[in-house]
Amino acid sequence: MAERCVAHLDMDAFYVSVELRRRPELRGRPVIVAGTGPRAVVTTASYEARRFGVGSAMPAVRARRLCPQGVFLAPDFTYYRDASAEVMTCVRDAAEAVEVVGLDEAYLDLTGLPAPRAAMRRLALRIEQSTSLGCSIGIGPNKLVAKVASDAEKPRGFVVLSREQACQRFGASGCALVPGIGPKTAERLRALGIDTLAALAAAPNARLASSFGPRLAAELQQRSRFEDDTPVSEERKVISESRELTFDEDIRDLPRLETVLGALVDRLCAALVVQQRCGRTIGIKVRLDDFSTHTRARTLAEAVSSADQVGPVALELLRRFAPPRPVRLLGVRVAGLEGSAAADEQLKLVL
DNA sequence: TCTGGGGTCCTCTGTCGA
DNA sequence: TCTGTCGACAGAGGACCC
Repeated sequence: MAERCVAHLDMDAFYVSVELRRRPELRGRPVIVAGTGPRAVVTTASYEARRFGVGSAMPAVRARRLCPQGVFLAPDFTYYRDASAEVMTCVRDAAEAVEVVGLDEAYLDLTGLPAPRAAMRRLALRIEQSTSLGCSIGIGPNKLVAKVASDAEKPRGFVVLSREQACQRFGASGCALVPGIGPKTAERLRALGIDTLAALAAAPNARLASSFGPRLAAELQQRSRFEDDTPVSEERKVISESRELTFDEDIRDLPRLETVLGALVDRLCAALVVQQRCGRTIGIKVRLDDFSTHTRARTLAEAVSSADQVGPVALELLRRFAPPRPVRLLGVRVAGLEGSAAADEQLKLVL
């Protein structure tokens, strides 16, 4: 069997770059795509804005303080989806197996391709020529190496690494460098005296297992060694869909919350009906003013999709929960989604 | 500093029927 | 009839990702 070869393609500052296509006069300036409300966060910042310390997921208020001269744009996801479709058309032409992740990333299985590097160079050029958007590419023996490699020299990066080279190059990096190890897990590892990927790889498994459990411990060590055998899979089944809203100001009044919930249910169900999907589990999500998040759910005997069916269940869950403190976020979710094959095909075209 | 929106996956716990 | 066990499933919370 041929040795696996996987590429990860990551668009550079995607939302900002797409905005700059239609507003070229902003090129070279610190551009920040962020929501508009008082609790909005930064979606993407241009590399110029990043020099001021602005980064993704940062509160927009803070970004404004750090970079008062920044150009703030409200996100336009319809436009970004269209741009993503243009990019992914090029990507799908370049390999047989492509796994699209979000709007701006994809894995390509290049196993068996005679000249994978040249093929990826051509792909980057084609994307640039046909969409005016730049990307970074990582190539490796698995998705994990490819992913970290694509991130290593952004923007316009092109990094090819074996697993051993990845271990050597990133061994001194913090554990959170690899996907799957987030801030919480990294903090727990630091508490054990494990600061780097090399230290994690060398840590006695029993010691990790006592803290994280045997499964997670094994998983963490595999990641630290850049071992990954997950396939590049084209199929991404949607299993739930939700709508949620963070309020500009916390709401403590139950009737007002019920009104908002009704509107969220309407939005969610309208989407489900268009997709010809329905689900059995109805859930609500409530985030209180102390940022604690609570969920309540009920599974019905039959899958439903209309607001007439979802609404009363969601309302009852909210009334039963009876938020004990002011609410900052309210959401509704339908899970256990079922849909016709036709609906799946349709969705593939949309995404 | 004060934390969006839309998802997936994992773990733990409780319940229920065989 | 009662009790213990086991697996499946549901519910809740949390971590993580883009």
